[in-house]
Amino acid sequence: MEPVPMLLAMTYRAMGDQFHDRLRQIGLEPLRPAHGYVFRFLKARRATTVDIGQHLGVTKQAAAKIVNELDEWGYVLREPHPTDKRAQYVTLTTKGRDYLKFADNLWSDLEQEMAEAIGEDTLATIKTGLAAYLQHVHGEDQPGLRPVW
Amino acid sequence: MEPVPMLLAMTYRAMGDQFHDRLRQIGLEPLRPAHGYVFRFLKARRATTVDIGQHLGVTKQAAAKIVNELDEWGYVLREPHPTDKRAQYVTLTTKGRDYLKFADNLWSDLEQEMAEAIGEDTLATIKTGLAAYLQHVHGEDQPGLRPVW
DNA sequence: CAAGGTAGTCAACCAAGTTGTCCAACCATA
DNA sequence: TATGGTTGGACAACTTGGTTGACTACCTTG
Repeated sequence: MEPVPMLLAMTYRAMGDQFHDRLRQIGLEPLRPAHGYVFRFLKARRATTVDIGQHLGVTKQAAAKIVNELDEWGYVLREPHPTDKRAQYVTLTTKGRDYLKFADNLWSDLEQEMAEAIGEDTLATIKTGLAAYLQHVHGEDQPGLRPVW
Repeated sequence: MEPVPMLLAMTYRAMGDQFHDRLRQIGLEPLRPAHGYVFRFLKARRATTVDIGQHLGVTKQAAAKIVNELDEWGYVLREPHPTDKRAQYVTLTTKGRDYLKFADNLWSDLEQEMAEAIGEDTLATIKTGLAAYLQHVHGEDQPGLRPVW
């Protein structure tokens, strides 16, 4: 049996490819994974570019590029930080929230198909197992999302 | 709970970081993941640069770069293909096999620690579950290893 | 044996990061 | 409250690790 990281990488790739293909089939412009992760991150909290960079596991400059793109494309906008005049909160526009909602549906479709393929309980074990491992290794501050290739 | 791909990406990153850190601690030069995957691939079969590219999920030119590096560093060598004068088999040197053996030990240490953290049966379920999903989606020809970021 | 496909290489290019530098604003503290 | 260290954001130069395209030599098949 292959080592765990290879299984993780291949599964990640396989799911991502499927997601991407279906987005294109539908005609929605397929952003990169990082963009989607930013949406999901912003949905749950107010965040600055620095926060986003940390969450993705890249430098703040790299995060700034992504935020700029999302801004140009109309998915996010920047608003002044209430107390810190240097900082800006990045927030989702309606377009951004709509995209996220659509992507969420697509993801849960894919996850449902995965459940049918390998069993609902197996999928549940995978999710809780991985989450527990992450908790064990990193505690509260989760690792960056970006896979090191 | 986070969607599956995020869990996969974070766990991949977390394990890879640990692996990398320990390699450095020991003083062994830490190659990139792709190099290790090439070793593992070559251990099981004779392969050309094109085969390797396909396995990694990159173009043959990108694979050629990696093979060149491994050649320069003494981990692999090229030998003529017995029947096809264009092609070359890439094969592991002793240095390459030694590195792989060492890495394998380190990986099984990490996997053992994972088993202790989340339970041996949970880990086993994760491995067989992911493998089953890959089988279900791709059949025999597995997807490339490279995570699309 | 002609026509199309394939392995490997060279070269130009590109995307997505990085490091380094800077400024304005923040914050702790003595 | 002055001050020295830190932080958010931006700009620029550079590096990395890929891509596409073109070409040759060789293979394969009708």
